[in-house]
Amino acid sequence: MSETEEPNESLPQQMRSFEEACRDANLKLTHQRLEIYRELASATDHPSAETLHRRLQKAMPTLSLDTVYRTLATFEQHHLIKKVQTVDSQARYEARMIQHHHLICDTCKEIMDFYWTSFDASSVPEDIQAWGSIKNKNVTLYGTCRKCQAMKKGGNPA
Amino acid sequence: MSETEEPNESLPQQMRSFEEACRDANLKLTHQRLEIYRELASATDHPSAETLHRRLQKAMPTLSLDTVYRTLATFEQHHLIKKVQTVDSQARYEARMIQHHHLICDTCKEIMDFYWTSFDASSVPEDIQAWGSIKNKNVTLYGTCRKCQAMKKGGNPA
DNA sequence: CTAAATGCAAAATTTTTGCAGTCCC
DNA sequence: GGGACTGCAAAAATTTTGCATTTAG
Repeated sequence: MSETEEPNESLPQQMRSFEEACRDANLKLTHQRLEIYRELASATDHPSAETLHRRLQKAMPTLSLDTVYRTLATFEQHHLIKKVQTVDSQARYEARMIQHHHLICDTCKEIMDFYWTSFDASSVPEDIQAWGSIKNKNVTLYGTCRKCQAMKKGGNPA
Repeated sequence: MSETEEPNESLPQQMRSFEEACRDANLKLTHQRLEIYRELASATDHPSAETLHRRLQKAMPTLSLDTVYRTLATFEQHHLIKKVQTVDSQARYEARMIQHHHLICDTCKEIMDFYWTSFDASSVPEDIQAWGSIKNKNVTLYGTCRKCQAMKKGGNPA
């Protein structure tokens, strides 16, 4: 396996793990929670609370935005999802809990996941040990994706 | 020089570069801009607009919060400062424009800068080239700083 | 002098909270 | 049935904007 290959878990599998984790944490399995989690786990674009709400409203017209906010906060407290670090005004989320890194396009702002096992296995500079104990190491790469590069060069200036 | 040693630029030096950059960008050198920049450049804690405003108000009682917001946005557009990626609700800023990385304490939430020249010199996995062109690579390390470790163990539970 | 920048107040955006009713276990 | 959860509405927190006045160049 290449060091950037994606370790896969199917959505049904992930839903089962989620339900189990909720039971362990004494979180009730409501329709809203299941659908919010399913929507987030299916998304690849690290959506905000508002984006999730907009997507879910088609199927669940009575779902309220504050429930989405409250639910995401609950999930995050129980380490079922993560808030993604961004410079955006709206907070963005991901359900992928395995070690991975982010690739951000400076033009379309899309956030992509990627894997880098040799970095994960490497150790940080010695001096850092003096600061404290490190639990996690994450890389963010910034650049311009192929699509946006093409757009700029010849193409279709929006 | 160790690979995590800090390259230094004195504050007066940094102020001169800033003033020159403002002139080049046709930004007027107002008292507010100079003081906001000086405060941010002196800070090591990646302050938010509100924090900067609070600190500056002692010396400049009439400085308004919206001027701080507007000024930081202007500086950022001209690449004189950077917004720091966080999961906080308030946006945070730094005046340090040279390549560096961040160390975040999961307890006190402090953000520290550090340097890692061997990482900076290394190349990213080949597969990434297919995504587009990379302009910047940043590492964020999460963990618990010595101070907070000590607090938890025996010490002085706040 | 003039365009740009500031301060004030008001609005917009994003997120949180109190409470009454509903639903999972 | 009872405590947890949701939806509604209102509030809090953060950031942006319009406009009259001031200021740097």
